[in-house]
Amino acid sequence: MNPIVREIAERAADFLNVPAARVEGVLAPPRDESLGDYTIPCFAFAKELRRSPQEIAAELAPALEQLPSVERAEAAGPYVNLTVDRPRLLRHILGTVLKEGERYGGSDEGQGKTIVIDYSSPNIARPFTIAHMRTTVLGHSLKKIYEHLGYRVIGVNHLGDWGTQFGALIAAYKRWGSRERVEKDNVYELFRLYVRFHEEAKKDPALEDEGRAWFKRLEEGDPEALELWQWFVDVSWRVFQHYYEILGIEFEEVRGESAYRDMTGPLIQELLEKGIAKESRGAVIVPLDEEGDEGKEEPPLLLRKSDGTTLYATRDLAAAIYHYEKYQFHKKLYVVDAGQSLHFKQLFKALEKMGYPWAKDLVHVAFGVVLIEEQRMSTRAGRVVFFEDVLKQAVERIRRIIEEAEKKTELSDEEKEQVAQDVGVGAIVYANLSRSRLQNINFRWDEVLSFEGRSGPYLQYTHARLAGVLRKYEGEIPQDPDYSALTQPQEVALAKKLEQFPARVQAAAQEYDPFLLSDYLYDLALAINKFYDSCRVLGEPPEIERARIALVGAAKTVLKKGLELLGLKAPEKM
RNA sequence: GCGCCCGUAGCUCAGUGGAUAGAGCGCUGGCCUCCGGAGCCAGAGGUCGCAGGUUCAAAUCCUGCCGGGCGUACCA
Repeated sequence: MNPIVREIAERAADFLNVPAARVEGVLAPPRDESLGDYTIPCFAFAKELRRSPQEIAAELAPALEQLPSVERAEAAGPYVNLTVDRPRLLRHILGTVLKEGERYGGSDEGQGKTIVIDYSSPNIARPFTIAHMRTTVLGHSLKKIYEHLGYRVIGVNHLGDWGTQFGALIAAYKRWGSRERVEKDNVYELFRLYVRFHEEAKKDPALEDEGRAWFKRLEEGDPEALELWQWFVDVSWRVFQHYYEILGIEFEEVRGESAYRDMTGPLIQELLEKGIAKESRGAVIVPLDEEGDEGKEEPPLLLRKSDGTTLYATRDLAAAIYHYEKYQFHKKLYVVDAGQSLHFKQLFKALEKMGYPWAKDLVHVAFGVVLIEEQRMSTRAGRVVFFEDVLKQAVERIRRIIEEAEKKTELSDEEKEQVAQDVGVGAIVYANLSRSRLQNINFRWDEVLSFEGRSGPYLQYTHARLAGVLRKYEGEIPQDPDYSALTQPQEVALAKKLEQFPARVQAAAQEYDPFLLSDYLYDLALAINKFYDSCRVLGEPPEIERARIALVGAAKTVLKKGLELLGLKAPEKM
């Protein structure tokens, strides 16, 4: 912790005769930075001291002003506003950032602990849509964040490659498919077959039975069914891999639902024998009702359908057990949309009933869905936006912006292409992280393609500006300049913003929400741009220039790290 | 019916107990012979869904209601 804050808290605690942690708990930045650096609201101490908050503040202020690192302490009604020794504060903050560099904001709290994150997990035979982006981007960022905190993170891509839908797909392919068209149009062709299947099934319900029959054959190991299925998987995976490459995402484990298909039979058997599962209406279920809560019965977890085939809940159960046995995880996170809360509630409860103590370490990291024109995306209704199309448009638009600014950017053609890609991806990624995770996102082209204001490109641009200054400075970044040269409010404000980074990384991890970090990063970029606009760096008197270079260096380090944790590239030029 | 989520500026969203509720977009008006204008500054714009309650203090906590979304046994 900041030593100045500690001194203040200790002195105040001493004076008020309360624990220092109590003071630290209320000590905060004031409403307006012109009031000072910190404020102590005295309401919390009024009751036990039997004094009004105003009286307490009036007495506390002079006591705190005696501290050498406190420049000014003023009682303002019930608040004590503190202005501290700025050079010392700046030396502490910037010194820490410059010393720790890439490690700033990290910790070793995760030493020896493993976190398994199940994310992205797309369904085979469907194109990547913007709806898939949310889980992909959230999961990837969480992974980066936990790694920064010292955890070993296993990113799991639990591909949706098993289930009734593949019976339907095989049935559709057998009726209308062609090898050439699938080779040529990959997932898009598979998707067309799938859509057609459901259209025709409306007219001819017998088709559904045909699909179910194929899935049964698949589960029973029928060679023809398996061969077709494997081919669909391969075709799809090649496409997905291409997107993951563009997004800079790698998984430690790619293991679809199909990998658990041999585990489900014995698992169901075991659960039946132990009396945890039972047969009901021809299916096998795990009842989840609590004793005696009549009237609000919990729906059971369905393990096996009456036709003998399994469900994804069955495979999820097997996967959880498999992952615990393999990794002894500290936590396993499922980054899956909020519509599936009930499924996970059931899943976790079933595992608890089975007696696994680690069931409490399973977390459903729920998020709001992506809507189009206020409606849920429907692949069947054709109300869908493909990731590929969004990416193309974003990259194209950025290319044009780069061309317009050509004289300034000094980029080679290759660099331009790379930057267009990195910034295009950045725009899409940031758009997915710019709301707290439970908010639905209404997809709008003008929003994703807006690169001004609160956006990925704005953050990246800010970083490139700082990089430009350091590039032109040419010298080494001074590690311990005279910080009393930094007297502008924008300089102090920026430094204080940098100090918040570690806490924001922590908060994002704790709440499983990278938004907390992306929100902070925007504020940081804003502080940087305000500073940049009001304080020239290069060519200023040496003392000022050196101190400002240190500030720029520290700011760039934090912004870059933050972008990385969100899954965005931080180009040096753009 | 029950469960979960959401309701804050024209639009999209922050803010989960502390001072005068903040951003972005849009709108109006400014700012480089100077490190990158994808920028910065200023302005207009709000009965925080409604009604009670708790508290020295409520957008924030509690209760009820209204509006919207999702889920609720053989899809994933």
